[in-house]
Amino acid sequence: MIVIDYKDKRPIYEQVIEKITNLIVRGILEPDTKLPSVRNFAIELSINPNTIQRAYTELERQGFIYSVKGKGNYVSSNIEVVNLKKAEVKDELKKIVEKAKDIGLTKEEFLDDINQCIEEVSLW
Amino acid sequence: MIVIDYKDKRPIYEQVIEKITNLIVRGILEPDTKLPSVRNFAIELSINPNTIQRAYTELERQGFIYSVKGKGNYVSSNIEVVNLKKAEVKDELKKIVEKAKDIGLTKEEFLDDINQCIEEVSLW
Amino acid sequence: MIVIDYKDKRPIYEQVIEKITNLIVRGILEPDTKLPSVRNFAIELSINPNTIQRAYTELERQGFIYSVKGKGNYVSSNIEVVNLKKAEVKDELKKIVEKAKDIGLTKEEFLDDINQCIEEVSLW
Amino acid sequence: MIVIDYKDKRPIYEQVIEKITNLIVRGILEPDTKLPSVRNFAIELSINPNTIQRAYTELERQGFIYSVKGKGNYVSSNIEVVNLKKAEVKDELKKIVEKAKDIGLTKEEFLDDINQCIEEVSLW
DNA sequence: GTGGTCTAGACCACG
DNA sequence: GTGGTCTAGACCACC
Repeated sequence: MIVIDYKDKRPIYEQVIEKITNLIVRGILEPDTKLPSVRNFAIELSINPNTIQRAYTELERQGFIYSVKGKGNYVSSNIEVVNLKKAEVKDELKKIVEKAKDIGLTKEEFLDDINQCIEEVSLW
Repeated sequence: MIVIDYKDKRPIYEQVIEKITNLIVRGILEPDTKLPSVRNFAIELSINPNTIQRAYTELERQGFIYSVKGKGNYVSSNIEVVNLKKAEVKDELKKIVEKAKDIGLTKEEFLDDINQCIEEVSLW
Repeated sequence: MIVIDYKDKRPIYEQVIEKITNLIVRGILEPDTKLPSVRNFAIELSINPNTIQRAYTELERQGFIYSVKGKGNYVSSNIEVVNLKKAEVKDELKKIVEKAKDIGLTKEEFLDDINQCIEEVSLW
Repeated sequence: MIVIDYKDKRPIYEQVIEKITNLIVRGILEPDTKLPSVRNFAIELSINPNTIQRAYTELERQGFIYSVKGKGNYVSSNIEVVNLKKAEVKDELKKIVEKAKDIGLTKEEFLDDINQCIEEVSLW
């Protein structure tokens, strides 16, 4: 289902979160699909169950999945979640734009910063 | 020196903070300039001295001003403070760019969002 | 049957969902009533059929309607659905009450907030 | 500093979060105060360092504290944080009020639910 | 069986 | 020394 990159310097649980998020927002994992159980997924990826648990907990907190005790973890209906997240991004963006203005950055400097950030992000 | 906008829904002390920050980072208030005393400033703006005190306390915590007991509040030498703030903005920007990528926004959509935010910000 | 408010800043499909939900929980649309077909409803409201489809899909996921392939969409027998939703509301309410307590809000402040919210909600 | 109640059925890390949050919002822990180190605090409470770590991580996510690698965890300037949280509560409240209206709850039923929730919350 | 919590002990990067 | 991550193994509640 997913592959861990041990050359990646980020923590494993972050990689797991990112990859599952991707599968969900791209619609590859459809709403109400059951995710692998904490234990099985850990065995499959040869990592500790706690690491998967951590990833699942965070994904639930973000609203991408929901968990049912004694049953498993499931993909949320993502129409709302993705829209919510998009609104969130825009909201945060607005705040940062205001802050940038406040501390005296010019529009040009700000756009330079953004372009630099975009370049640093891999695979976009 | 500054004007309070009572139509603004934010608390007054936040407005005071924002406006003084602006004056400082734009260099209008030069380092070591004495700010109005809490009492006088409050009278001038027709607000409660506690509100000014709160703003000054926060500005000191953020490093924009420093206070000398028995004398008053003074503008910090702001070069390093501003650089710190710029780094902060860039850091937050990087996080948001990653988030935007993760939830499936395309570069174009993201840049659209940014342009929209910039347009919404008055006087930049 | 329903009217779209183009001054409303929310997406159209959300408005459609809200309004149909209302008609169902108020009993105006009785169980097993057939809803307008996606195509006709779209024409009636002068919007894109995809928008209606999206609303119907979400309403089905929430349990308010069910679809029969080749026939159409029908109102669910709603007693259990509504009870489920009521339990959901109470659950969320409990969480927010705890949060309010945790951040140091007094009972009085909290109840003030609630009354303010209720007043802001139109037509209740 | 704080005491764990083993009769409490909630997880330990939640108790720690709640108690520290309380100390912060009540102003007993002032901004920039250093919290006990993960290890020392764990020894003091006779629990596992991971449990403290979890509490600190969550408190940082919520904005109540900030951590500096290699140095320690510190209380955030809480003026903004608490105001932010209060706004959050009100925002969530508004959403839930709308939802309650949508599913056909009357004002009276809703207020009953709230009073019930408030009663269930201990020590408020 | 499942998720969720907790303990014990280890390693890393940072300062 | 500090926080942060990860592993191993255990126990509980729920279904």
